[in-house]
Amino acid sequence: MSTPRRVRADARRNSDALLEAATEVFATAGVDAPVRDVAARAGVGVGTVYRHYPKRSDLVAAVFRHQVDACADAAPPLAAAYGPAEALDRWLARFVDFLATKRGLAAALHSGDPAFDALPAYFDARFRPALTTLLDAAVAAGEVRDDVSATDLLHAVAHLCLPADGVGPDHARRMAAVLVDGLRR
Amino acid sequence: MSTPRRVRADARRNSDALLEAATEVFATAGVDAPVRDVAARAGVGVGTVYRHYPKRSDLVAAVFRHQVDACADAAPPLAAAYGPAEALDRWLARFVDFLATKRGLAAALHSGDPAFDALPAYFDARFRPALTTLLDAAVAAGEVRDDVSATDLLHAVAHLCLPADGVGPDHARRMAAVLVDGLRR
DNA sequence: AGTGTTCCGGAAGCACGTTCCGCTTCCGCG
DNA sequence: CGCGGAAGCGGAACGTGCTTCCGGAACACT
Repeated sequence: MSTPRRVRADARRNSDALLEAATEVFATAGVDAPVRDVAARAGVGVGTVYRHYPKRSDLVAAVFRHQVDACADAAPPLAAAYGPAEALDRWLARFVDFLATKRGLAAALHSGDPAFDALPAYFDARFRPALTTLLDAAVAAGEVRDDVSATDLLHAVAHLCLPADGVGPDHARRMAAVLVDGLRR
Repeated sequence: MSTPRRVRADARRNSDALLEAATEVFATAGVDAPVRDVAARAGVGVGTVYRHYPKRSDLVAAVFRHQVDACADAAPPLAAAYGPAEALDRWLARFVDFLATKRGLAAALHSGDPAFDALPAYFDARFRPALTTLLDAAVAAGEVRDDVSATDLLHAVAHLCLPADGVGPDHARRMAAVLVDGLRR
């Protein structure tokens, strides 16, 4: 029942290379980029992609989770390096940048593919604690108002970043900045 | 430069049959239904589909425009048959039903396909005049408040109908009804 | 009816996701 | 160090869907 054998070194190396390659390819060519392109970029065959990620959507989901992690993990260092209000400010800016690269992904989330079913919960599980910590600290320091929850704030910013007709990505940044100003007391 | 020849009767018949078949197939199987299914339903070969609609997305766009027309054209009869407030009421209910069938289409609109580029403008060009007429009449009759524009109302209702996690289509209907109640003075 | 044009059907071509299996590489052991 | 077998790899092959192509049928005009 226990692990009878270690994971082979080349397998782990390829898995990591695939995640990195997929991140780059999806960023340049969109989430609809062919699996073969990802395989080529990672320097492996398509069979290897499917060994590690049985479905194309599993690969997309893995990239998404990886980016969620990177964004959520950015919170503690910011909290350590800056005052409560500025840390909150900087993290939200980071969060907006994260959202900015997710235009095509929102559509994928509602595509009904089971691989994406767990993502909204993962999103919440990683971001809510991260933001709650920053927000509580800022509230405790008396630097921001205390009647806005982390959930409220996440949803509000996410909605602000929804693509609307004829507005560029910097519109989202500006509106989010206005929102954050509104938090200050 | 003038029309050298009439359009062939079978060509027009096929074109119409395709639009109708596509409407039905997309309604049953979603906008991602195969082109072959549409061709089969219309009783023609796939070549004929591509003669009339060079790209798959052109067919989708044509169905969309056709439905926009049907909804917008419903306004004048309602205005003639009912009092200003009730006509407005009934037309907005019709509009909500129109939106309810567009879940998959919102994603397609943001897919970057050039065939969809003109659709938002068409949406506005058809719906704004239709709603403006109804709204102006109701305002003139003193039956609804005068500080909400047709554009505001269209956008508000459209946003209410956006799919949110775990809410059904009747949620949209209820929220829209609440909104309309708020219009009454 | 004759004739030149338009239109039709569906097979063929292509792109992409996914599967399959023979070959290679790595790990643990003697 | 060398060996055996399991784990992993590559990429040809398959299924499905969109799009193109062209020989022949259908149509409009005379």
